[in-house]
Amino acid sequence: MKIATFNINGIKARLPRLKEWLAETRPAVACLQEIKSQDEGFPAGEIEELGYSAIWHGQKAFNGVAILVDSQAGYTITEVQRGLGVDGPKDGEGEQARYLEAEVNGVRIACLYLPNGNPQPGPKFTYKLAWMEALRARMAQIWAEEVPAVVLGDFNVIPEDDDTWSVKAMQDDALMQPESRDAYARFLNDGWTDALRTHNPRGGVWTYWDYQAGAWQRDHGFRIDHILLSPECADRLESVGVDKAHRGREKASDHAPVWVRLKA
DNA sequence: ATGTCAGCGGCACGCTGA
Repeated sequence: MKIATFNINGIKARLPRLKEWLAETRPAVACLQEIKSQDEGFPAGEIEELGYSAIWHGQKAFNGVAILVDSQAGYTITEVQRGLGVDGPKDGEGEQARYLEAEVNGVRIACLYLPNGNPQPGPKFTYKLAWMEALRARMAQIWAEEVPAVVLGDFNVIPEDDDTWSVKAMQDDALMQPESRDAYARFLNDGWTDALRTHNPRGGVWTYWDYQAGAWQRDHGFRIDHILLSPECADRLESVGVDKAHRGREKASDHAPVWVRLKA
């Protein structure tokens, strides 16, 4: 069972690339972030034409998450929860569309787009840390259910120094502040397995390259898209990968897809 | 030192968020 995460940075702008990626790599489950689309603008029809069914949680202009399953291969999806109940950093704006959880053929899937948190310090960084705390609480509930579970998405956290091309360039960024890293480390301390880290213990694997400053051409990237596995899923981990070549295509997202394959 | 992109409102391009 292949399970993937892909921050697509706008589903309207990225639809040709998304369709290409689905057709070429056929993940059983594809978690998408930054669809940047309201619910009614989601291109469900075009995704169905590729043999995928989907659930989505959108909002206007920003954020937004979706989970796609390969219905052609017999996968079915049932929504479990949307949102973590954390209000956005501005007064009265309510909750942003960043979390969607579902059951897919006996595996719990939690798709997330964690707040970026810049600039820090400030209200956006405070919001990021509050969101991470709420996520940890939800992960503890899932853990207590003792179901096979995969928590994946754009965490907007660079976990270790060797997860970035330059510590110096990123040192003041919200993505690698000690508070962000400590909150991420707590997920691992709770028993979740960072799939990419397990297969690349010395780091040096990127999932994001900025559009600016020729970052892609210079391989100036870092690792912020993560796949966390419950113990049952960690035991079934067969392979992991980053579809790096897709970052180099025309009109690409600034993130590359990341995936795991679990034994049946 | 700088370098980009997507979506919005609304129809030109400045603003926001990343």
